[in-house]
Amino acid sequence: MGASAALKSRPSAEPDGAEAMLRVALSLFLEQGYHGASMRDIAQRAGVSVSAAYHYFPSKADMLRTIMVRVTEDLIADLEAARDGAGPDPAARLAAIVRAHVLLHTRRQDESFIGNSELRSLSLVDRRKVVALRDRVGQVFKDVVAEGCRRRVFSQPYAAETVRAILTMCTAVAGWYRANGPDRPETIAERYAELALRLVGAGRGEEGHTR
Amino acid sequence: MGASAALKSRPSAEPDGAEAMLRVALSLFLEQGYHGASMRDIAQRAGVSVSAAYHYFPSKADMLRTIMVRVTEDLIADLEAARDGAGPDPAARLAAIVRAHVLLHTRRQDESFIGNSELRSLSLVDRRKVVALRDRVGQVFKDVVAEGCRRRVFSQPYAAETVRAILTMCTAVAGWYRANGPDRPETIAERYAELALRLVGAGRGEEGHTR
DNA sequence: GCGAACTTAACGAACGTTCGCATGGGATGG
DNA sequence: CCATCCCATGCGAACGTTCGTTAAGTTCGC
Repeated sequence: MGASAALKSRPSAEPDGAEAMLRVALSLFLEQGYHGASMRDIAQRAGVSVSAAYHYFPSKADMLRTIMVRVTEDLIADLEAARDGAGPDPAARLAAIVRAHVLLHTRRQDESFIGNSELRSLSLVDRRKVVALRDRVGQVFKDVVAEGCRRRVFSQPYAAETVRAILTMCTAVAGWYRANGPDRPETIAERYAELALRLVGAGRGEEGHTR
Repeated sequence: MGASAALKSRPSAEPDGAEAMLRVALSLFLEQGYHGASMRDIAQRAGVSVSAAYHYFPSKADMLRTIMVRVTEDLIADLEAARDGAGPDPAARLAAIVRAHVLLHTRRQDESFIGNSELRSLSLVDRRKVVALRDRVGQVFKDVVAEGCRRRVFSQPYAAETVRAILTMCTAVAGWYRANGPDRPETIAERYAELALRLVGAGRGEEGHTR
């Protein structure tokens, strides 16, 4: 706070009150659901009064929308970067986006879980926006798998079901991953990449596990 | 129950008051979440007064518990029947329980979805009970996959991750299945059985698709 | 007239949100 | 240099509404 006195005109990325409130709101939405968590709970756990919370966010709904939009936009950015950084090979691309998806869903597990489970708590207009973002996530996977099928490096007859299976399998990671569990995020990401390749019928031979 | 002549106290055609209320509660929990749905909503959509609802269930929490316990117990019964009816071959057993799992998650989609998403809304004691039931579901899959690995008809190194992937992939069906979509439940079940076999590394040759 | 089904009306608590006010450091003007 | 205003920050109290639940009474087939 003291050091950044000159920067107060631009409230960009700093661990300020709003960010702290978002973190608290996130953990409460996670524990009790959006409707189950009250503004009084959030304010109390953040160590401020109820009305102080309304200085940072105009409403409770705005907190949820902020959380969901942000994590979904970051997911899209991660996926596109992973895909473009993996070269043109569809198998490498699929492995890369699965890794990126799993990594984000472990490293930012709580946001990801809320992003997947509280769609119904959004207002109609917010829901449309988040659904559109989620569609873009699915499209990245669809395109990669479709390209692999076209080039015949993937062999499976039901592309739509398979994409859905991969996507839901990767998404569910946010539901069961535990940071103090036996596996590191990178390990899980690597294994899920292999599982995804099995699902699309690629890599029947041994995949070189560069690690 | 068939001789329901004694129950025609009201001409409104309802098979059973409690069962109808459960159905309404289920659909509202689905749309708005447990905390988002009020007893007034439920009673109104069921066509009774608020207090009449309390003649059938002692509390709102009791409705949720009833829904979740019932569908999970039925799932366990379906899984065990499918497993035992499939003979001793681990691949046939895995395919059978995946089919059964997917079928129940499409045919009783709403209950299944609530059973997977509203655990956090249960009281502590109810949650423990449902978690125990869900553990039994997972155990059925674990046992079948472990047996397949022991007999070397499944080839994959990460049994725990793979079981979790299969389970979450099958569970997520309740989230996206649409009854008026292009695929019938049986079709989806068959494809998911094949996907599961791919995940465990079984059936490298062509599976006979008896259909 | 008994009990199950169902009603109206209300209880106290908790909800999201708003109001009026206090504080205190940084910019502004004389 | 000091008085001034600004405004982000923060508070306690209250707004009107809705919450889950209950009490007391009514209807009606048996």
